Amino acid sequence: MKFILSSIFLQSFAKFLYSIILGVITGWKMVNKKRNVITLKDVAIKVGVDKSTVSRALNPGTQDLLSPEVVARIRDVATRMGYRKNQLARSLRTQRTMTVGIVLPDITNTLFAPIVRGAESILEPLGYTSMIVNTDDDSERRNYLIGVLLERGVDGIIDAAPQISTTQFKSIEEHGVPLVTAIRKTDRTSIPAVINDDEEGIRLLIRYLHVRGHRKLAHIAGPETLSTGHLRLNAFRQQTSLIGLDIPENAIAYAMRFDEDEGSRCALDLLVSGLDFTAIVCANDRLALGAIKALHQSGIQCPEDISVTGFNDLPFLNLIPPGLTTIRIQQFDVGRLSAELLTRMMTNQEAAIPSTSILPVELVERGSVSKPRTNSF
Amino acid sequence: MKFILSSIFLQSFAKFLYSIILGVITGWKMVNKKRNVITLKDVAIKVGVDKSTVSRALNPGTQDLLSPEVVARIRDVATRMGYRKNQLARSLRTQRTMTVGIVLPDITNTLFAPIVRGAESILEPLGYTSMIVNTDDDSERRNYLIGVLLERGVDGIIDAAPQISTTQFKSIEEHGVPLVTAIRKTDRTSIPAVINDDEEGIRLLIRYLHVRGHRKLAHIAGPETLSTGHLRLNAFRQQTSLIGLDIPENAIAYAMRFDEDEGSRCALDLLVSGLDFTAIVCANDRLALGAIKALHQSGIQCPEDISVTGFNDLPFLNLIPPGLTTIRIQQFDVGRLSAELLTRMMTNQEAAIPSTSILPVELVERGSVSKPRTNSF
DNA sequence: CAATTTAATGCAAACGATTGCATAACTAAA
DNA sequence: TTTAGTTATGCAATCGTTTGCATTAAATTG
Repeated sequence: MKFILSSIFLQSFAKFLYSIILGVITGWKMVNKKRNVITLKDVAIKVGVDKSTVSRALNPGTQDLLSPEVVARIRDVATRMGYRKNQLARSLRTQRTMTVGIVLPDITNTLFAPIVRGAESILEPLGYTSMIVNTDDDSERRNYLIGVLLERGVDGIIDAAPQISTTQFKSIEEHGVPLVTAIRKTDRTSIPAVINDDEEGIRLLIRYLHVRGHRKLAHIAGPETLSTGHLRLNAFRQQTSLIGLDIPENAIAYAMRFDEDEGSRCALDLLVSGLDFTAIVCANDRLALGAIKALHQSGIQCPEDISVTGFNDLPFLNLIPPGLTTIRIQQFDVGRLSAELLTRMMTNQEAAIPSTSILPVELVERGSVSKPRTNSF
Repeated sequence: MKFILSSIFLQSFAKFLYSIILGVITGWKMVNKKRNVITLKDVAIKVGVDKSTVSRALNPGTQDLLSPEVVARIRDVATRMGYRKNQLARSLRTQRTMTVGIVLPDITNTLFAPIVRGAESILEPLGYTSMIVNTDDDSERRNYLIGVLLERGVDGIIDAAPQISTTQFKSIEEHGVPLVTAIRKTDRTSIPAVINDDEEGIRLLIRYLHVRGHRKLAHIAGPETLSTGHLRLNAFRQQTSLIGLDIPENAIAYAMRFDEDEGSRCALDLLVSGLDFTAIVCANDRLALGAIKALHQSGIQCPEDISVTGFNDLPFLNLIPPGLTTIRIQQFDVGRLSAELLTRMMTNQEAAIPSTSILPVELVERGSVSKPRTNSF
């Protein structure tokens, strides 16, 4: 399937080395050897006023303390000199960095990028800048990175990578930094969480399968340490029992990670268990993709032989056959709402914040579900 | 295709509102009303030394100025008190923020996330933190965001969103901040660029098509303002003429953006132009996906009727039929190398840096290319 | 043992902004 | 004309570090 023109590869690699070694060497001459940045003082001297006056002139909140002419003159000179405020110095003095930390498990996962965008849609207009860090779902890395954020004095943190049970929030609380979790939640109700309606999503899927005649369901569960894995599994158990389906324990396979390989492994586990089932409800899309792949490789067709459902509705999913029937979540809105709550917390310590905000989900019907075969294989 | 259980949607939306309005209200009580952070001074008083001594004890570079016992005692007390350095104050004094700015056109585009990861693989171990901003390929936003980065005193910038011809680097130069462009380059040789071998990629594709009998090629070109669009178009022209193919002007369609919609639009343009062609070389994968979709909708099959190629090898592409034949680039390595060059520039002003570093590419063969029909339709 | 070097620490001045308070000039009221 | 009240600006402290220099005590040398 994958084909590499290796000689050409080598050739171009040599070219690469060549470009590194002999490439046009430029010193990237600094325009100013010694950083030549303009400070308030420079502007003040030029204008002939005190730097405090310049500061006041440049800050919208204080400029009306000054006479309009002075403000105008200062602003003029400042822009002419190319003055830029030093946000560091300002932050040190004001004790606000106008920075929020965003903690992700993995920036390359298409699920999380829109959360960032959603958050920034709120934060940027307010003058906040975000610092994004990747935990790789490793709690040691997580601790380290949260330390980094705290040292840099972030005004708040949006955490899209928390584990359910966690002692990792102590340092954040000590610093008194507002915190919101996004997409996932923790077992602490004192930490506001913005999540999707995992329960409702699973309910929709199970009902959808049930209506089409499926009675024997299996589940590939996500990591128990993540609320998404945990809640969806619980919902699966609850909803199936609610409509009177019997789910034996070995109809549930537990993935260690939310990825394709684990999806494949779990699907195979279900197959070899000898269990009889007509559909697999997967805790997310990537598990589902892996499962479908494993089924195919075992000579089982989806949806003809077994139906499969996902969760999240990743981009491009509609282009991948058979077209995964899944739950669409509102990643952007999760980010947006998280940021809204966070800004309220940052600006008003007394603000009343919902401990959990649940965003609605919708079912997306594609080709990975059909009626079950009358006699299962 | 897309099916929404709307009543259930409404129901869950109501639930959402409910959770917002009536959700368990928690004040997210701050543990410390007034931020209660420990400073050097606090530690110094506790230990009974000067704060400068504490500073020296805590900094690896200066701790050997002190007697080992004092260092040990200070470190002990500091950790016991939960001291965390204030990176802001430190940066203000040292004139280094240990922060680099990463400028992306769009964080949600899967092409760019790995660049960030690659860069961080170098930067993080060195103690740098990155600030990621999205320009949306809008040069006004770009200017604004670069201003933000400069105000925050980044030590260097990796720019993965430059346009070819640009006057936008003046402010960066004025501040004397090192800059590297990644994945794209500019027309200034004084700005080091790390790019993929666009030319070689197009050469590989054209050769590949030519060997399989294609003689009538069309091209969907990317935006001329981006080096990737520009270089690939040039390479297309050059390579086709090199092997003696005649390419009429209307065999080239110009996309305004690198997205699916523009791919579709351009493909339709090519179709209605009445031109005779057997394959479309697209400037990137997203254009190719759009093109294939448009062909299908026009009743033309890929690859049976027309072959299509892409560029970049986005993730999951292998799962999308017919399987796009494309060029694999090394996004992670682009990020990594950019960061390596940047750190050299940040630490050693005199370092010799290649003005352009070109990373090798490889052809990935999938199903979107076949032999041309003997009589084109 | 006096003289000189070395080692360990403290003092105080930065870094570049913001901001409470003091002061000067000016206006308005008495 | 004096007094009180504004208005516009300057002065100086502060945020939490780092770091050049001064100082003291200890160690080394002749």
